[in-house]
Amino acid sequence: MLINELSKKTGISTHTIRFYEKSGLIEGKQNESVKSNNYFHYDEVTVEKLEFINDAKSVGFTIREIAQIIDAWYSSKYTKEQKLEILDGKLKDLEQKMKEIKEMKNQILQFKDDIVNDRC
Amino acid sequence: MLINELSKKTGISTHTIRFYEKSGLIEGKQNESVKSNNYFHYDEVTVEKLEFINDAKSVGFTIREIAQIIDAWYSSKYTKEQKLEILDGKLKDLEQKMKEIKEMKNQILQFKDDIVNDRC
DNA sequence: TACAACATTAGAGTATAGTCTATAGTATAT
DNA sequence: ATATACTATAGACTATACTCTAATGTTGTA
Repeated sequence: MLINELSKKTGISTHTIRFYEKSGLIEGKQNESVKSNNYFHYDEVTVEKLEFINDAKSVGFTIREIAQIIDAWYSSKYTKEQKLEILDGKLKDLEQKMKEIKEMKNQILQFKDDIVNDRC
Repeated sequence: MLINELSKKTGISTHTIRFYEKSGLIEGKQNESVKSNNYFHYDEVTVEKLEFINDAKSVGFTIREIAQIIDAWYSSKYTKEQKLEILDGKLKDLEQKMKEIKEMKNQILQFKDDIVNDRC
């Protein structure tokens, strides 16, 4: 599919898709046999990747971190061991984020309690 | 205490402290009786606030959101009901973040599983 | 009194992650 | 043939959250 279809499928603007492509998160390919244009074609894997990017962004991963995860999963630039190591690192980051969120929840619950009991 | 001591106590640079002050997150006060300088003085509540800001940043709250929480807790610009409403909103945001992190964890565990079982 | 170490403000510069504009070429329905 | 809808590239612009520089004034110790 071309970029417009990809955009409609994922809800991500063509501008942002191109930005992600420049950032190395996704990769379209040009059809060598067609010489009249240099349009990029995208596959279902790219749709998956873009959906993953959205999810990963909302948990606070940066573009660079997301690129690393995508590479650990979709590319062959790492050995099996390296891939597992990268993903374990990200799992640890998520555990840490989870811990911090729980602490923040308790902090805000404490704030609420103080307000209810007129301690502020 | 003056800004340098505040900086040392919190580990936040004086630049960043001033940036937070301009952003309305904290507020020092100038000593009216001293006319020779316009140095700002900070109290222990400001130390608390800065520590809270660091925690709140790491769970992904923006400066604007953090300002809102701090106002709900330390300022008198809201009624009791409004304060509780703001904090409940933030608790809901945290629940959502928590859910997204759990999903991302499962996604990455799935990636790991696929790598271990040579499905990629 | 000199000077190091602090304080203030204004504003410039940086990194991240988009978002938009301009220009120019391509595809397709009428 | 031509209008419109699409495509590519380069680069400018924006928002957020800092981070640093410059200019200038103040405080405290040798």
